[in-house]
Amino acid sequence: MSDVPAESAASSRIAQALRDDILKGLIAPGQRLRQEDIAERLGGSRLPVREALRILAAEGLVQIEPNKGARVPSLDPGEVETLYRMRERLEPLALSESMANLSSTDLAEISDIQRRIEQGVDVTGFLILDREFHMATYTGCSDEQLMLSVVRLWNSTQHYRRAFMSLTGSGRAQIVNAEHRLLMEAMDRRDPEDAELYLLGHIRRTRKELVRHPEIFSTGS
Amino acid sequence: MSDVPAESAASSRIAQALRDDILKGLIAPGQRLRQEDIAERLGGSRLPVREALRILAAEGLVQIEPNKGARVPSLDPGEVETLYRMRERLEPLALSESMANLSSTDLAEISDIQRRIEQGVDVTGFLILDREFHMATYTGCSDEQLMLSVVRLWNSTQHYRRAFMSLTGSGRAQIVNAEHRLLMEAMDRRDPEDAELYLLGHIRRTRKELVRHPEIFSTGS
DNA sequence: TTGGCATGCTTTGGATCCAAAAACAACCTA
DNA sequence: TAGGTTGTTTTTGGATCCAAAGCATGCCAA
Repeated sequence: MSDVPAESAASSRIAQALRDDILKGLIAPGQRLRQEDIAERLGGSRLPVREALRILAAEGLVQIEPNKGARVPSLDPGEVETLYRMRERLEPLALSESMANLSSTDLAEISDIQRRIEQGVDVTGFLILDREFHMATYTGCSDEQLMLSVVRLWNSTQHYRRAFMSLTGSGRAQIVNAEHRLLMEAMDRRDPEDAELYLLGHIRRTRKELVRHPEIFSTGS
Repeated sequence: MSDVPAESAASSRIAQALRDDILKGLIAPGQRLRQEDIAERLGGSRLPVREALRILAAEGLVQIEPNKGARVPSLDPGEVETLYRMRERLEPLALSESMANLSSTDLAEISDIQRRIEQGVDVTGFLILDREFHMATYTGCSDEQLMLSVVRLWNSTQHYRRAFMSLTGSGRAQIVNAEHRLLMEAMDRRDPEDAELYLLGHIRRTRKELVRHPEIFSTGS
């Protein structure tokens, strides 16, 4: 689900397991993570757990307070809005850096993901495929730091994206599909300028829809 | 020099010491960091050192390879250029988020820093004051993640900024001062749009100057 | 009855010890 | 003499143990 190559076995494995749990929504924002529980549940001692928590803290998935432990941060509407504004600025950059390096095979792969989205999926399936779609458009971007930032932003907002989708259902699917198709069309034309613009519009529209639903933020924890 | 609130004493203290050393240029890109050396030099066992290295890895100041240890990453020109493009997109956002919350006291503080820059300083002094200047313009931005990203970008490019300044001397000081003054003037007018534009131009011009000096990248390690 | 305080209980942070992986070097062989 | 291989050394990764900081409970006093 993420892209860290290969850390030191245990730390990496535990971090990956926790990351999946958090992104899948099994661990809700505000929930505390006790080191011993995790160590027991996933095997290993508390030491690799501590390192795993550091890794996740780096990705913004957990927050570590000294002598108080780690918890999944719960964001307020303003913070999520800022994260989306960051996405609006960074992801078009990642896209334009990526587009020069995308082969037609890559474009076909992206098109295939979109086809699967349009075949109709449930909320969880959409969240996974939508993420796959956008990440696929960035595969040509070779810059580590930029891609790390993008993944961080997706991770930090994942929970609220799910809450939003669960709330509104797939009624907005048509709009998303249209936006994705416009984006793909610009990419097929090898027009980075248009692609950036469509992507910016896509993210910005999503942000505005999100802030129109503040009830998303009260439900958690 | 940085802004982490208060971690668990040892880890935080060691991370801070290493961060300062790296940012001051005492540890060059490419240089390896042996855990035992650091533990001995800064006191404490290897465990907090490992956690400190994780913290710094999160900030992009070191790179950790499994079973091979940590080293200060040495960036190629393309990576630094991308980091600057990220700055061009993120920092204007941080500035506009910040400006609404800046008091006239804050503006006076910024003006004072600029005054000290114009009094003439050496390369190290300029690096410190320039950073202080820009960070002061962002103090009104309350968003954690955005500010963390901005600091990360400054940290990752610090070494190359120093190399560039050492190379060209302070010949460009006049241009920087003019840009800073334009920025301050827009901020005094409470015009976020103009301020963003001046900041964008400031960073973009610096990026273009940097890529015109590829010799910066061959000197290290 | 309620507010404050002290004690013990839980959880995190740090140190030492042990195992595994990688770098290094010397040796042997073709 | 050059290359590959094997053994040693160095360095990192993980487990267990001990200390310190928070937190909750319950008691005592007003």
